[in-house]
Amino acid sequence: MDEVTTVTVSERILEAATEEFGREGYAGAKVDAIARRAGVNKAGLYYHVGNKEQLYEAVLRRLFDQVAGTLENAVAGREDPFAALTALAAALASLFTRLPMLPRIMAMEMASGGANMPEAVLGEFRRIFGVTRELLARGQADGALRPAEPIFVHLALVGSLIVYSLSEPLRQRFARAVEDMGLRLDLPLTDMAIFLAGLVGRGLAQGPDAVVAKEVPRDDP
Amino acid sequence: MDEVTTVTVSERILEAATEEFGREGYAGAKVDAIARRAGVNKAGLYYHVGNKEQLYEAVLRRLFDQVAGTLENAVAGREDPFAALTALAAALASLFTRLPMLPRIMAMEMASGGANMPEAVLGEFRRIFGVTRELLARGQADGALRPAEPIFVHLALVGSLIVYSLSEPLRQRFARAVEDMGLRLDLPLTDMAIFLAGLVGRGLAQGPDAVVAKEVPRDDP
Amino acid sequence: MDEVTTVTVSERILEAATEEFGREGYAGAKVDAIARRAGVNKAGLYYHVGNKEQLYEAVLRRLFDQVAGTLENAVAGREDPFAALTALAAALASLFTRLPMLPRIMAMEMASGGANMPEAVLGEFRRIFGVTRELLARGQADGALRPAEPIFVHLALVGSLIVYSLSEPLRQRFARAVEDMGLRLDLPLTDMAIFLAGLVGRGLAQGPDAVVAKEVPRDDP
Amino acid sequence: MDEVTTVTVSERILEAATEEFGREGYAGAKVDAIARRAGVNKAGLYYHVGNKEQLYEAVLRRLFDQVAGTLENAVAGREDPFAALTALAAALASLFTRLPMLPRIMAMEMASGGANMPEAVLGEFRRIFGVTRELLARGQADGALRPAEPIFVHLALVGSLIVYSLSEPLRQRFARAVEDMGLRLDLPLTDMAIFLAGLVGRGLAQGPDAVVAKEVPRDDP
DNA sequence: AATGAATGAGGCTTCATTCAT
DNA sequence: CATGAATGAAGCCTCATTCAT
Repeated sequence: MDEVTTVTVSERILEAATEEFGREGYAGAKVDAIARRAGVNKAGLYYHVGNKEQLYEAVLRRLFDQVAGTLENAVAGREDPFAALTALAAALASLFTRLPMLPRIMAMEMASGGANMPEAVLGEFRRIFGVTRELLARGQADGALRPAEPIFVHLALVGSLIVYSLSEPLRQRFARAVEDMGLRLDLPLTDMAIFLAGLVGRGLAQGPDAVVAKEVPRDDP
Repeated sequence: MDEVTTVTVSERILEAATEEFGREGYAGAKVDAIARRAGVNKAGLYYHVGNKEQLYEAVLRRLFDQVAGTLENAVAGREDPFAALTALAAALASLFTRLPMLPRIMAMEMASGGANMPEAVLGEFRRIFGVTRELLARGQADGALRPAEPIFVHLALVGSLIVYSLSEPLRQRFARAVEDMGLRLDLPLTDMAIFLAGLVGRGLAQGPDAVVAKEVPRDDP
Repeated sequence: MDEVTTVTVSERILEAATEEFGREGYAGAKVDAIARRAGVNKAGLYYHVGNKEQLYEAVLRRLFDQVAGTLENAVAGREDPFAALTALAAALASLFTRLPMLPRIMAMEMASGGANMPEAVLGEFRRIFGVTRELLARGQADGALRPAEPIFVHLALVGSLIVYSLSEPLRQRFARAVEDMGLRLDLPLTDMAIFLAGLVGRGLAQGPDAVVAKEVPRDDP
Repeated sequence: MDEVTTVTVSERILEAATEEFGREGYAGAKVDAIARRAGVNKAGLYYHVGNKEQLYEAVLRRLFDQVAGTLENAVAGREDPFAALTALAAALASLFTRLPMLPRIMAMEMASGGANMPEAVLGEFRRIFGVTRELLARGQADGALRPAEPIFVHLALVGSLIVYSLSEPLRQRFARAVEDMGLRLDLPLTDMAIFLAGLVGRGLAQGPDAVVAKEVPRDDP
């Protein structure tokens, strides 16, 4: 019965830290607040997980481990690349909804150039990116999909969903500011996921080329 | 060489602040560092621009004003919606390249739920989003494009490009970690822009539906 | 010698703060100086008492609580209103001597219009003023005293003693500057208290009216 | 016509400084605020009156010069000591009403032990105190008044009126807090002056001693 | 004389981290 | 393991004063 409590302390701290780092960013997060949120004494926090940086690393590891597992699960066994794409997008949407701090932390981590990203997490990236890469490889082998850079496809999905998910508060404020324009800005994340899967699916499907611009226009210097 | 010095002090401060806020985030940015970077005494910074919050507001305003102007310019006069889409994506890529702090600040601003986003900047959003909205409306009126939620299209473009742009350092680190897999992770942002424009263009073009998944798969609970 | 150390840290801080606020006023007092005087690290001061404003509030509360208790004690059980008046004046004199910062803080607090006076201290005022009020009420019920506004009597005593007490350094300087006039300017506060009690006592005693001016002269506009 | 403006600048600055020093105290007063209030550039203020300390000295000199003149005027030609006392008290009340910053500055100056009081002002004190001293001397020579320490009488009047005048905001707050007790706390300063003149007059009038306490009670140690 | 723009010094407050118990 | 109490290092901001024009 003591093991439960012992395990729980570190778990509680990680949970609290995820919340605080997600809400305030690395620099803005306060160790005090994490300790309070976790119901732990500040010195106890150091005893259990070490300093702020180590704590952040642990948060990242835990988070990306969950992501990798979830995405691998989502596409597992789906032969049809279009179904797999949709499953992948939906799984991301579901993750971002269940773990609202995840997209925030991902965004901030990228904004900082991965300054605080520990080497250990790169392994999780390999698993995560692998899902998209294999999906595309299989589709191309099938002849169902045309060739495309996996990293483009991956980040188109992930980036769009991160930003759509994070922009919610701003979209709400913006909607109030432009009520006159009759816009729908509050559509659920899942709808965005379906839209994206459709976009990518149609965009990558083999078949006669749709009309696309041939030259890249130059913008003002 | 004196022309350089004629840049107004406030301009120099804003420039330095953009750099510092972009690099460190709002919480992590230090007023001291901004002052030093701008070659101004700390008190002088307050004399010219006010406190940290006002400084951040000014940075955002300046930035988003540039964005709105650039995007409006980019699509101006392009009748063909596909050409306009490509121009829009390319203009975004060009902006993110010329102003590397822009995507960072956008990402962090969204990650924080727009906590520091001043009301005044919402007006610039209207202009920015307006570009995509009108592009789509015109294309649909033409019969060239099928209906789609403008906010989805807009954030698919913007979100993908922000994240692709920001992920560069991480992609580099990741590439070194997975050299064995023979991946191209360092393709330029412009290529991503072209890819996205094509994806969206084909995805929204009128014509026989490509094969897409019909049901949304449920992921593990 | 260890007993001295057993004084609680908060006590030491309050003591030091009383000294510093009394000597320099609220605006002039420096948190650094208080911490140094209390032998505490500056951050420790915040840990124990909070910020400058809360510190000042605590000082006021502690001070006025002492005042109320002392004055209530001083008149307790004195039936004769004249004896009670004298006891009240003497108790005030004694307080101002024992706590030299008390009259200074009272004066500055009033000079600032009570800007920093917390609501919580008003309750102590009620007790303090109550002493004078009940003393007068009893005397009037006895027929020993003529009617008079309690607030006038109260502030005549308190105001005179505050100002006499505070003016000491100035009276000393002034005395040196006018040695030729043969003045006694250095009489002890207690004598002033006795004088005032006599003045008020004779002034309020029932009996044939002394000669007093009938009309209030008008001064130059 | 230029002289008028020149004179006025220094005058305006002194006026503004009196207001600011009275409202905020020496330490709390800001040179910026004085300059703004006077409609002068900050550097101009230094050009005209020197630094903060010199400015404060000038304010004190101007103020106490007015006080001395007014009080001398008020008692001039009044033979009857009781009438003179009343005139003195009324003149003080009038001064404190016309120059609300005067009692504030006096109180803060005394609270600081005259730390900022320039030697030059002591001469004004001699004139001011002289009014009370001569009034009493004449009354005692007449046989109308019994002997009394002039400094006691002087500070009883001045101290009571300063404190009554300054306590107004606190009395108002206090009155709201104790509405149930049916107290009059808002009586005008002039009434206090008349009350005090009567108190001192009856207290010092020759005649059979009223009943007063014989022994000074000791308060708790 | 007047003014916009510095600037050094210092004040208030917070925070990550450690220590003694 | 747990906790209250330090503590040094910074960070934000203000202010009196001066200088160049």
